[in-house]
Amino acid sequence: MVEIQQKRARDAQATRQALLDAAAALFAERGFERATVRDIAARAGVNQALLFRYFGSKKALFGEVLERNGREQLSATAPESLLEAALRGMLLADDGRLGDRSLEAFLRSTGGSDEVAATGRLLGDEYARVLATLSDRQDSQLRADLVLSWLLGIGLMRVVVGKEPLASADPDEICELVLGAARTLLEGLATPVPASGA
Amino acid sequence: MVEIQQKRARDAQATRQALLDAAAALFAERGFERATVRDIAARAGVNQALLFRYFGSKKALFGEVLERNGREQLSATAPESLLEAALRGMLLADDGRLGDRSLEAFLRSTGGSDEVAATGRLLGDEYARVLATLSDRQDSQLRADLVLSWLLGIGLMRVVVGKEPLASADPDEICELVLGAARTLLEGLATPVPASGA
DNA sequence: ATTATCTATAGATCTATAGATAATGC
DNA sequence: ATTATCTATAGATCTATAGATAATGC
Repeated sequence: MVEIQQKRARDAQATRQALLDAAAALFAERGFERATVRDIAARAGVNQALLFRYFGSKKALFGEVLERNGREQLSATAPESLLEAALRGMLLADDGRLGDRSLEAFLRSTGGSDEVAATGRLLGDEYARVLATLSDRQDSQLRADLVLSWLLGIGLMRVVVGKEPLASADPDEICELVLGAARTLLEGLATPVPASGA
Repeated sequence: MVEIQQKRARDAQATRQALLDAAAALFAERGFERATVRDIAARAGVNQALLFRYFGSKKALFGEVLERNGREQLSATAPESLLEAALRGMLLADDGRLGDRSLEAFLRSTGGSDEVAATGRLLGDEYARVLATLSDRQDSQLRADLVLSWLLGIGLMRVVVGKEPLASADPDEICELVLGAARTLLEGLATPVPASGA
């Protein structure tokens, strides 16, 4: 990551940023628990005590990482494109993709404390709110939650678990299957009132 | 938990079973990392050292729990009913449901070590294999993976994260939306070759 | 005598803090 | 003089093991 470690100038702002970047990468790679503060500081090239000086605690740092990265993707993407953008971002997470890895960080951290789960819930709320605008059904929020669940489930199976054949499947093929079904679900054509009793 | 703690007889088999039961419950409630061996042994009403005597390590115990519970549901359910059974089991996980909590345990443990993820992959493979038999499309395995992903994503959002409105939604309503779309996806009617370009 | 169970503790982490050090700003 | 950075360590876990104790089987 940091190739030529210049003797860093005394710059609190830059140190803070370096910690945020290192934390974003490590949380995505290992999740909250397994990314230790020492590893994060080492990758940022700063002393471990500075993490606490600038962020107070590891949990607070996690919160800032998720908030920053999540909002970035959300504000940079039109609602109609969000699902495909988030899905494709997730499907390419293995590669050296530098984009939004906040969903990945979230997925790898779900086992953590309630506080960590709460942070993730905030991120999920923002995604779901945008997705819900794509549906004009009465239960649009529930449908949006279900679509978001699918997105995260796919990320979990493909990126975290490495389930085959999903993990090696062509992103385009996955997108075709998922986006079609998700759009149908949001637009409300998916429930043809099945004749076979409930 | 343990109301009337009978002075347990010296019974290796019963002790082993008590540890398995306690571990299944605690792994589902807290995930692999946060369920400590001391807590598991305490809930089982046995000494913590016995866990290592009978299972060797915490990871091995986790593996046995997932394998035992997962196979139970799989062998007790007809393929056509598996998706609905697993989904309903997940949707009722909050309540005092005593059924299969292995998926929940898995969801709360994904942040853990690679070894834990590998154990989960085995469980996922078995579910997906059954689901794939419901589709006769050429890419049935991929479609099965996507359906399984959805199932786990819904569990993640509802049970682990507590995302609203999904967390409080009526199981029947969720089943109607999900099972319809999932069946369509498996049976291959979901990709009407959308006219609007890829 | 065998073996299930328990006591005590080694050994390895990890987060967080108190206080020393050293680089910049006035 | 201020403040960014570093050293050293407190304090809290947690898994796992070695060896003692005590209940059953012959």
